[in-house]
Amino acid sequence: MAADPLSGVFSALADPIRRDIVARLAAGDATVNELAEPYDVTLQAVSQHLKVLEGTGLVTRTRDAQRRPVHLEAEVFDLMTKWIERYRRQAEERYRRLDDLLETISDEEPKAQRPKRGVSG
Amino acid sequence: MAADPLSGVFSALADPIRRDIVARLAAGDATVNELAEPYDVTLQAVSQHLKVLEGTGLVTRTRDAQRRPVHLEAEVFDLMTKWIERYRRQAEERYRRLDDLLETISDEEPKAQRPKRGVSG
DNA sequence: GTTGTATTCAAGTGCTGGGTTGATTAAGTG
DNA sequence: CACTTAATCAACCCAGCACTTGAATACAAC
Repeated sequence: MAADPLSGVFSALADPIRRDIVARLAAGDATVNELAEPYDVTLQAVSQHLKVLEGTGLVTRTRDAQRRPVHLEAEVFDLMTKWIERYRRQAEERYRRLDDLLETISDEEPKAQRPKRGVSG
Repeated sequence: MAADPLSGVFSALADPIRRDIVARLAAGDATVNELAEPYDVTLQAVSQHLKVLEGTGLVTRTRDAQRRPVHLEAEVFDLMTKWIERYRRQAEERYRRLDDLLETISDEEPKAQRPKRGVSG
């Protein structure tokens, strides 16, 4: 349903109710009715939220008589954390190099001129 | 603008173009025109994407003559990673305890019972 | 000043997302 | 069997989003 998986997971967790559901499922499986209880939206709305979460793989559902317990699949988080960590690290690395550069410059006398456009070069 | 900060960041990164912009900014600051170049949407659309990113604190913008260089603020990622890690860990902890329990049951030698540390600590 | 470049503002459009109500399926309980 | 509980399906509404075009701002260069 969602274009790419990453967009799906991010957009699924952009909703406060869905985030809260995930948070509560981390403590243990629950039924739709149990999950819906705290919110002042209809049961159907929560059911739809769960469908979204299921579509991203964040939750799965089994069958227990007329109940459909919802289960959190925490591994999907990895998709996001990998993406985030990748660019966070890249950015921090860049700052570190910039710091080094500035430090070197302040230390050094203007002898040899070094290539000055570090960012894109 | 966004209800809570977390929703804002997640929803900002739910868009592929905005995610790509963030990825590219991790390599270094860039102007709006530079950022817009690869996509086949108008410059205005990209400008609007940047406004969204700025609203979440993910990027900041300075002024350089008529240019407005965009800069990535990677610290905001922490908001997300903290949230994710919290519940991931909680869920994994829960699985671990479940495994222990099942193992204990299958072992079933009621001699030395391992300290199976209760749910609430 | 006029021209050119970089960017935003403003107004409008189409589509999706979260919400609703009402009907329906499915399974246990009297 | 009829009745209740658990959950989904279906159709609709409305607000917001990504995007567009067209006009405006800001600054630099001629």
